[in-house]
Amino acid sequence: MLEKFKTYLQKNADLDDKQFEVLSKYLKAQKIKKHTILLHPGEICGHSFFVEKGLLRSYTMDDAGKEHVIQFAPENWIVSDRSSAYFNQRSDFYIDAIEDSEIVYLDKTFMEKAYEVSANYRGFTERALHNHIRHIQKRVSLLLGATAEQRYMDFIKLYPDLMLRVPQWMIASYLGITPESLSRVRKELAKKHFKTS
Amino acid sequence: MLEKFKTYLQKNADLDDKQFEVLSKYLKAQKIKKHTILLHPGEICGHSFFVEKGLLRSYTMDDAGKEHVIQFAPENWIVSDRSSAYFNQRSDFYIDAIEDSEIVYLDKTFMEKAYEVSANYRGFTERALHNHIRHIQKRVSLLLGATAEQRYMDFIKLYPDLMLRVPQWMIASYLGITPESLSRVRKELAKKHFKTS
DNA sequence: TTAATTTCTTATCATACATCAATGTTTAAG
DNA sequence: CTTAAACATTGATGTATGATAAGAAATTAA
Repeated sequence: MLEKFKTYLQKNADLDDKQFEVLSKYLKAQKIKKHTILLHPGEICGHSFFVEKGLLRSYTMDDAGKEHVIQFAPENWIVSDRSSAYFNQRSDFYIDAIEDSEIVYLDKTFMEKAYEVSANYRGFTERALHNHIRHIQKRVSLLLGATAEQRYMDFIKLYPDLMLRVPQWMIASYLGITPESLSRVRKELAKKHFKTS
Repeated sequence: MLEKFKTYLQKNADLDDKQFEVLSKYLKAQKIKKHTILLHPGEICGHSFFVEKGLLRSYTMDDAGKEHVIQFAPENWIVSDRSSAYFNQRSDFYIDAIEDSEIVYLDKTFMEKAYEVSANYRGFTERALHNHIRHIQKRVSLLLGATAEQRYMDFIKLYPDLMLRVPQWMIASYLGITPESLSRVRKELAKKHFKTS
């Protein structure tokens, strides 16, 4: 239940087997069913979730009751409400499972121990934060400047494998358009592709 | 030329006078004229810029030559292309001065020394990163779910003083709409306000 | 397997915002 | 002060995307 996470830490935080063994005491792994909600808005986000298997997503719900997908997290991704955890504030979003999944729960204790055990862990976190910023920043740029079609193509490039695993209305939500619009965009693209190839 | 930055570090990174004095050796402060460009796309961002006085902005230029404002940085703000600096990658954006300004240049050496001199500095950086994420995340949510009018009102709340200092077309660019649309939004709001007050 | 639910597509119509063009207004420069 | 440049407003029109509705297809549950 922890293999991928172990490999992940070895690669990215440069942990060795022994260090991981120590840390693994502070980890909890669990199988969860599709549709399980791991974080509700209003709660304080007490865990980061590493995806061993399956697929998570984070999303907000606006006043009109519409969902807005923030992020997808397939295998080997970590998802969490960083601000909520870090500042001890109520979270704005949901985290739930899109597929039956195997999840590793990382809590504050784990993080603290990780900092103790490995000098590299802090750098790993820092890198993750910077990556996260880069990623959201890109998204802002796309939302400001790109058409639905361009954003969709960018999505395909970023998450090629998710195309098949995620219902299209969720992808539409991630892109900031309606499912109907996405359907039209896809039709247009198919037409273009057919003509030019 | 460094007063505000000193106060800023004392408050946020918990530095004392002596520590600041040591660090100040690694700082460069400079007056720059309106329209000066401090960072060009393609360059690697070698400095963060602290605004002692005046106003900076960061923005991208899309393929169609349209500007998209990423961020405004008035007094006491720091602006930089974090990803570029951290990952040593070419920057995607411009940073320039909207007003004649006084800027403190923070380079890698300064950062390293700051980590040496103060145990709190790392925590300060971490906090800044988390704040940054929270801020961009909020922006994504607004771009996904809110109308131009809602985004404009949010902008006013976030940067009340900037309203008067920044040309409206730049605010429009920040909001992701055209200047014409912003003008109309403002007209609508004025009408509403007049009626209800 | 069949029924029920969810998801996807298509069509029509509505709307927010963009674009283009003209004019007024403020700011900066000579 | 005068002229030019930058900025803001307004109107007319266009377009991408939203809303609604209905039916097809696919997935899930019984």
